[in-house]
Amino acid sequence: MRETPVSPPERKPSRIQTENRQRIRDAALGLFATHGFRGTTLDQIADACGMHKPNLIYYYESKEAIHIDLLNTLMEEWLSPLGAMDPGGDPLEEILGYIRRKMEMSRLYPRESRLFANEIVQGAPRMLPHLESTLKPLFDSQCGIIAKWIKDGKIADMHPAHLIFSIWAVTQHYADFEAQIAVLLPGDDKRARGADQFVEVMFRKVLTP
Amino acid sequence: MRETPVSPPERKPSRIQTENRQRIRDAALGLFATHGFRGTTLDQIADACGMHKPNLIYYYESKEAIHIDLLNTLMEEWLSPLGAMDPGGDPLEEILGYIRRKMEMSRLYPRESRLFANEIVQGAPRMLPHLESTLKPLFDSQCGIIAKWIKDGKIADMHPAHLIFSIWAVTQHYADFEAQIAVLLPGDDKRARGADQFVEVMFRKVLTP
DNA sequence: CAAGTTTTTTACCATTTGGTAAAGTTACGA
DNA sequence: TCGTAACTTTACCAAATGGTAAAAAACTTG
Repeated sequence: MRETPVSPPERKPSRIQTENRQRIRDAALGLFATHGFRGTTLDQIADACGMHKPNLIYYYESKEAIHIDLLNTLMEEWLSPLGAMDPGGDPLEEILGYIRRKMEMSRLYPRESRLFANEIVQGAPRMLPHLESTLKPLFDSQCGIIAKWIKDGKIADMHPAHLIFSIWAVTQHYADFEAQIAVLLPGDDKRARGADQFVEVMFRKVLTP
Repeated sequence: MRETPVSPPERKPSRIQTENRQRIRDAALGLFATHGFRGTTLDQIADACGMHKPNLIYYYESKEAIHIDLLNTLMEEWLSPLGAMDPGGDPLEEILGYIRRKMEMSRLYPRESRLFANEIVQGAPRMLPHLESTLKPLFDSQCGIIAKWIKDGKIADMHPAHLIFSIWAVTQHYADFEAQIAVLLPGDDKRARGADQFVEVMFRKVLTP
């Protein structure tokens, strides 16, 4: 007899616990990203990380708990580049730097991008509060920075929020719609390079006053 | 006793058949778009269109058949604006016209956009062949038109495929990520107008030689 | 190395879900 | 208006799935 090692007055997790939770998250990330929450079964996750189903429930109290943990972890890493835009830096370079980092993330962490996409497309059932409380303030603050750059005539005049939307749209598209892009642009050698270059030139034109 | 009215040597569908299939598709579209294929149950669809579960199976041989029918219907309508770009027209206006039509579709048919997004994010399990056979040739042909416009110096030099990707990304983002946008830009009165204007200006800059 | 604790495994279970059987009801053409 | 074909409803079912119980195994620590 034992209790799940989750719950309030926690002792610090053991090595095994840390390791196995990580294995579970890693397996679940790929599956949730590809098949969605409902489309993924506990058995699939168990298979993918070489554990048995009840073992998952030993580490996470439910399938939903795994999903929520992934979304929370994701949120921070995913947004950190946005916060890294420095109001004191060179406007054009700050924004282009942000765009480059987003392109890189799209390439390095497509699973994360798709997990996020799945969640939002489906109306953000588990993330709406988090969007309100975490993303919104950061978003508003960075829009403010951009607005100031515009007022100072450093970049072209435009609606800062829509600028950010368009950056998200274009950069994440390469991860989220990869299946389609792979069909339409089969030679995958220079695909990333071509994308990077296109996006760079595109936003340079958009931003230049 | 009877057979499902689907199957090869079909007679033309009755009025009731046409009507009820439409009701089913309409209900299923919203549900599949929001919850994904696996996340939607036949009971939900039945509820949503005021029918009983076995009645759905009378009109469609399986849940998957409904999904496939939706995707097929969608594919045509969804791509028709791309094909409407006229090689004889004014390059800038043809492309901007395409973009306007895509923005309008994002606003009028967000369910369709999300259904498509769900399918592609999940690796296009039921649509890959269709992408190859239908989308690819059209895409290549329209890329060719754009390439010619570029060679003739009518629009700025860029990779036509990536241009189209960026158009898809930006326009569909407004439908697919609506949940997020609603949080970040709460005043929904002028949202559509602001988006249209931003996108128009953005691509005008990108395209102008 | 013994005792206790953590982790894993096996055997289940209740519910949900896609789908079927077949009887009942309605629409419709002759 | 009557008979037949089209359609709807009720009652099911087997498989899949999220999760539990509890014994077995492995690990830790005094």
